[in-house]
Amino acid sequence: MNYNFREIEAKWQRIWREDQTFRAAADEKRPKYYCLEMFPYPSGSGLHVGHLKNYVPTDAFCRFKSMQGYNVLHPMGWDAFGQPAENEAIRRNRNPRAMVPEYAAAYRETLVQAGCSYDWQREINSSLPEYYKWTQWMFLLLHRQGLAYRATAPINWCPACKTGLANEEVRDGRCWRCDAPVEKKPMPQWFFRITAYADRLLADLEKLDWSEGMKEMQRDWIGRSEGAEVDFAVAGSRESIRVFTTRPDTLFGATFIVLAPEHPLVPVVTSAERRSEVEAYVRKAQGESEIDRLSAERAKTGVFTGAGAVNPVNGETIPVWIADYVLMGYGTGAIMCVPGHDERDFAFARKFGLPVLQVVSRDGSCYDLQAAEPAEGIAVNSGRWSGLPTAEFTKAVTAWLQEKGLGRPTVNYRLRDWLISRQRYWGAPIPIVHCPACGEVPVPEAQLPVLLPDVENYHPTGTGESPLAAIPEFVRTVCPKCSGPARRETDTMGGYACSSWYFLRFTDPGNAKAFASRQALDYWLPVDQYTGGIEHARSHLLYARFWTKVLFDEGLLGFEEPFLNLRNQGSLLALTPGRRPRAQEEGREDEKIIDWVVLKHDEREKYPADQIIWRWARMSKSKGNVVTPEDIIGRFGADSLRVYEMFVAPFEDNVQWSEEGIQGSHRFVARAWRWLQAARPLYRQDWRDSLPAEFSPEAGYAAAPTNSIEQGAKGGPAECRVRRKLHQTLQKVGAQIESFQFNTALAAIMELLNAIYAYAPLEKESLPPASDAAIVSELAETLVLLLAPFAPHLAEESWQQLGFATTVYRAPWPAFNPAVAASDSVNVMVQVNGKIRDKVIVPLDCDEETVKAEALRSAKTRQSIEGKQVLKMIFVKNKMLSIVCK
RNA sequence: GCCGAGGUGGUGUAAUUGGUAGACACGCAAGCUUGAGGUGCUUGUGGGCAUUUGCCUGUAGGGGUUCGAGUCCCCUCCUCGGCACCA
Repeated sequence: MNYNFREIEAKWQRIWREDQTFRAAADEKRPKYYCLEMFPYPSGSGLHVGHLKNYVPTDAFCRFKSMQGYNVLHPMGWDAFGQPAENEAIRRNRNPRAMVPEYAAAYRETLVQAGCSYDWQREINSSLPEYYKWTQWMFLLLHRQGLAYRATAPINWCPACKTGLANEEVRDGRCWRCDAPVEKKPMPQWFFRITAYADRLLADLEKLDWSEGMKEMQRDWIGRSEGAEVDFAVAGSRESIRVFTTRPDTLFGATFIVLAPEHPLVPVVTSAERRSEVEAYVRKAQGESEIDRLSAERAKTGVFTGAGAVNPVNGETIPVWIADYVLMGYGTGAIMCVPGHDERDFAFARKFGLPVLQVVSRDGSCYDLQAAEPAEGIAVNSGRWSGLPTAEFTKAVTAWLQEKGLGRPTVNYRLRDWLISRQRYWGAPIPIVHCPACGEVPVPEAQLPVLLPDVENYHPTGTGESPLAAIPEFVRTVCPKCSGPARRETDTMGGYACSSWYFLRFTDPGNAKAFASRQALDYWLPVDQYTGGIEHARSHLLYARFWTKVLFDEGLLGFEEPFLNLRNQGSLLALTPGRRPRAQEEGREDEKIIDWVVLKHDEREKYPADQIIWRWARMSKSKGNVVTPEDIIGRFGADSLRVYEMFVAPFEDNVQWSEEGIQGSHRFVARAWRWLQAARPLYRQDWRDSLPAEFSPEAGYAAAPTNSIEQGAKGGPAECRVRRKLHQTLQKVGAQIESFQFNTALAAIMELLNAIYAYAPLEKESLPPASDAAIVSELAETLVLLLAPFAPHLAEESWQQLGFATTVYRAPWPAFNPAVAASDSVNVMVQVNGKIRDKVIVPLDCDEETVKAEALRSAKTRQSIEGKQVLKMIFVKNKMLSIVCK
């Protein structure tokens, strides 16, 4: 009777492991279902209850799919290469090579304890040679396709992590891992040409069943804009400045040109007398951090180059300036400025006394512009195009420019190429050899993997070189082409390279001949259900889509989008101690710390308690606010924790973690257990054959006399009511798990359990003697099946107790019987002039005349319409009778 | 500023196509049981008035459509997430 969850949970975790219950193997007889969670990177010392906010519901979903008859692939692995793991190793003064397996083991242990049904035979670790061999192989594939290239460019440099970062790894001008302000540093680096796929990455979003917010984030990041390139001849020179504009209709209003400080034409066009000032400005701009440079609402700065440029539409010469608000990386790095119709240009013109000209009008007339008017309208002051609406003008002038060879329509993307080089130790070495004679030579496939050497010092050097550069045995090699002496590339790949294809490897993790066999890929992929944090909206999800498309183009995959369906779990928030920032920390542009700083571990003890400010913050090891599952599991059991994590809020929502509610979930689980124990003596597996006829709809119970109006339609005998509730619950729960509404699915099961207790309450740990064995059997058996996705240990133990020899996850998810689930009577509301005054209980699908008659017989209804004239009645079957009167 | 998601009891939250607002839990209160380290059961619990039946009011605020609005439309306010000098 006692609910000994410790014993039960340990027992089933052992059986699942020994029997390999969740092992997935290709099986043509069953439809496959690939359900995947984003694999975690090992940082901090373990998984916390926040991680389980994703893993537990997704696990319930997998168990449900398995009961539905799907051949479920549910794998887990470790995103073990990259900065998070390496930073953690440095912090703990451990070698990542030794640390990562320990962390992985601890993570695995926690997931096992939480009762998650992974196929551990397929566990992968991206930092092992058998895995990163194929990461390197894919690099070479990209290289062969011209999609991996080396270039010297100003990159995002994190001075704290001492490495380059991709744009996607920079948040608010800060490093994604350590929050240090990012600098610009020109360096030779490896890039992946993701921009070549910008249009497809954008267009194929339409095919995906992702949240609108998620798709919008990707659209924003790709940032497509249509416009035109226009060439402005530099006065007195053969050079011309190419600008990109989305508003070629405002060409007549261009009163100056601005180049980005890094623009190659700057030194060329600058006049001798302006040179020193221009050079000083360029130097200053280079030294500025991304944060400074990108902070909005910042006063405009810039200098005049002394040059002039000729506007192709009217032949007028306008001055050429440089300013840091123009970015070299976007468009052509040069803009034509139309202060009349662009706010930034307006601010710049005001500051430097440049002319403002109106060329677009709301109504076709000219008026004084008090501010920039960026809206579309009717062209004015635009020569022969005056009077045209914006859209037409844009078309006409673009065509004219193209004809004259002065411009052309263009599409621009905000997306930049993906910087993959890291000057760090803990990553997959880039498989390239630099040969003085042959240049850049890819390592032949047969020589893969290029092993990451085991070293003493793996710390970043800070010189801009990878620690690998300091290992002569690694660097010195021979050229695969000419066999002459050569040196290896010493940069490693950023962690996102590993996570861009891991979902492929899970289908065939042991394959030594290919990243996965085509057969396995074709059978399992694409991923049917993907879950993970929204923080990967731009980075990982964009990269993985890009690699998939590359592999598809190469003919290696039969699909173009890896994750058809994506759901983002909400986070758990924990009450976190913080403090007001100190004087030297104030005034920073970063809003996140403007009035609150998380107290560091060592500060927490010393800080005066009355000055601590508590706030809800996302659980993370770095904030020191995590709750570990082991503790909760020890006190309440894994099944209770699972139920709580799913019941507390919708999957997608953030939740403020509190332990108050877990008691309620535990109460529910234990209550189910107690009833099932009491039901055992009555249980018989052949209950279907012995179900009393009067309790089944086939025997016509729906027409029983209790159903009539006269009887007040209590809904039939108790047996019928509890069966109805059971089958209604089945219908609800199935649909709700399918749509990831675990919280309401659990609420429905709780309702059912309440109904079961009302039908057969426990008396001294047993059921009432008069209980019908067949009904009790149906209730017990079905309850176990309903609970199986949520409380798996309890379900397996109960299933075994009922006499079943095989796992409950091979049992079919119970089908609901619509005839049993159907209500025999309904409440029909009686509304008088829009207010509910009464209700009548009538048989299901009762016709209008009967309901009317029934309603008018009721004293309450008659009282409400007394002395009034009934104008009309509106009848909605099974729902409402609305009486309008005066 | 732009884009996206939201705003419902003391709390977490629930309400197919507009049709009984607050299911299910937490908390709280009372009672019974148990026994006394988070036990179980029953009842009550949006607000106000009346307390036997009842009446009024209520889903951020304001307007609208409708027999009927948490749900649809318009405006305002607020919260969260993302983007932001992108030409």
